[in-house]
Amino acid sequence: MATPTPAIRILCSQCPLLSCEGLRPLDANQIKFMQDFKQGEMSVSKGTQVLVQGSISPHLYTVLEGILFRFKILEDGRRQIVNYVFPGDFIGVQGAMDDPLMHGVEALGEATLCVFSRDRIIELFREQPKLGYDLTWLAAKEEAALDEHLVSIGRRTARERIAYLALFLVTRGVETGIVKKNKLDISITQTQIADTLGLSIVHANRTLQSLRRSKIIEWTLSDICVPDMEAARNFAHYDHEPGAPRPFV
Amino acid sequence: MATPTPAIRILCSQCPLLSCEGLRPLDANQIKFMQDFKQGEMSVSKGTQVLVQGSISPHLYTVLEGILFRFKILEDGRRQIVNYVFPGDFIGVQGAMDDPLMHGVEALGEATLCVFSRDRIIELFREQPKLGYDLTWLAAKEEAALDEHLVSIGRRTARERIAYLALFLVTRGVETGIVKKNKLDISITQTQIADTLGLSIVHANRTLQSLRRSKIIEWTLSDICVPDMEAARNFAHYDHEPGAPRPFV
DNA sequence: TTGTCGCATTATCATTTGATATAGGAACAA
DNA sequence: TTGTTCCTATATCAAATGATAATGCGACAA
Repeated sequence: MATPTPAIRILCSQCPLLSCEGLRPLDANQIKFMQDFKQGEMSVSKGTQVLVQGSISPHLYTVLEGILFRFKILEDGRRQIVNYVFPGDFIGVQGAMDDPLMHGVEALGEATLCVFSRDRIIELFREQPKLGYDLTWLAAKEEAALDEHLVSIGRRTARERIAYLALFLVTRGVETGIVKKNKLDISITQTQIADTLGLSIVHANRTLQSLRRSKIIEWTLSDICVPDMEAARNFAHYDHEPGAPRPFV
Repeated sequence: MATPTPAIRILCSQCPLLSCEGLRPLDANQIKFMQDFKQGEMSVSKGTQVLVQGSISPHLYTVLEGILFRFKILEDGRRQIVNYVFPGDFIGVQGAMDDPLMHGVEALGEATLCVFSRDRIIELFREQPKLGYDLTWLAAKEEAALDEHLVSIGRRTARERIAYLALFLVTRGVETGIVKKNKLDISITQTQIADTLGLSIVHANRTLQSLRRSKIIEWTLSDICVPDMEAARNFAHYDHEPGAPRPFV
């Protein structure tokens, strides 16, 4: 379970995201606003649930460090991982205010989050319209990612799906500057891969090995490596390259 | 292809959405702003593409009447329908400004849309923060819907998927007040159902008939009827009821 | 040391789903 | 009338994927 530690140790002016490759930094005025808006920080370890499906959360978060995933669970236990959450991403808006959360969020490794109060979100729109606009922009990007996931699960073969997911994750890693030499340090189990792509764990394993033998991707519990991005993109029919710097709040 | 007719015939104060069941009407001040913000209207017929994947659109739209769908196509022709668009929904934000659209939008029947200029969207955030907030709210709702679709395609059986989709559509219809007696008038082909749920058309047909025999749903080219919503929800493991009134702009 | 746990791996077999082909009906135009 | 086109419906066969079970292996704690 999550253990919030709403104490501010990191000043917004020192926010690690400001120097994060691929993110568009805030201006001085915005930083000042956010400093007041910020409630605290939360550090969590691998496997802890930052948001619990069905609960009501008074907080919103920006990821400062680490990678997490969003998921939904059916009553009978079936789980679908719905997307991955990278530094700079904003979580908690999905699903309207006051309603119980329709999904959970779990950390893939150590992670630290910036905590905001849900109640005050309207202030952000009133006092910093540009930041409000940026939030919508982020939401639009999330939609675009979910669209891509739908195409994968709905229309790609198992091999294409796994290649797609590797590419998607590595590309997001590039966008946040945490990828070196086409290799992304991220700890994902095969069960999680299966739950992301709508495959059984056994089939995910089979397929993973087949791709490994084909030298298209190398995926272990500790990292993902795509030796030839362009070849992989062709294989997966997925031509998505890192885009413009993402805003964050 | 779409034939824009940017001429204003409907005053915002007469907007059909203002009296639409399930939508939260704007206040006088907001209506005045939108009247100026509005560029025109567009009426399209069944099958016309309002937005074309790969093109760059200078417009954003609010659906005034009719139902449409968003979809993505791979180079080799595989298509995935990604979501359905109902009156009050806002389209065009998905995918950032200036970039080519990553999806298309096609009308399921006659439809009319309200046209806005993409360039001016920031004005809305500056001058009407509440409307900006509402846009983010709508985006969050879209995300929640996509999450649900992902669960269906990834983790539900074919029979559950079809029941889910019927429920999803009927529920959205209820929310916009266009459903009477658990019956929604909407024209969807079996090919479109298959492309929404990640099934082949043959299997979609098989499954549809199986559900028909089980008296769970009755789905024709002209309408969807779910005789017992509660029973269907149990069957599909999908317990989603109409929620709070949706905002629109 | 031993035992346990989480994760990857492999094999075998059952089931679901897809591919292809064919036919029928309704709408529509020449 | 005939000939389209679009959509639904069926059958038959092939391929992809899932279920179950068993094994191995490293990490870690008692």
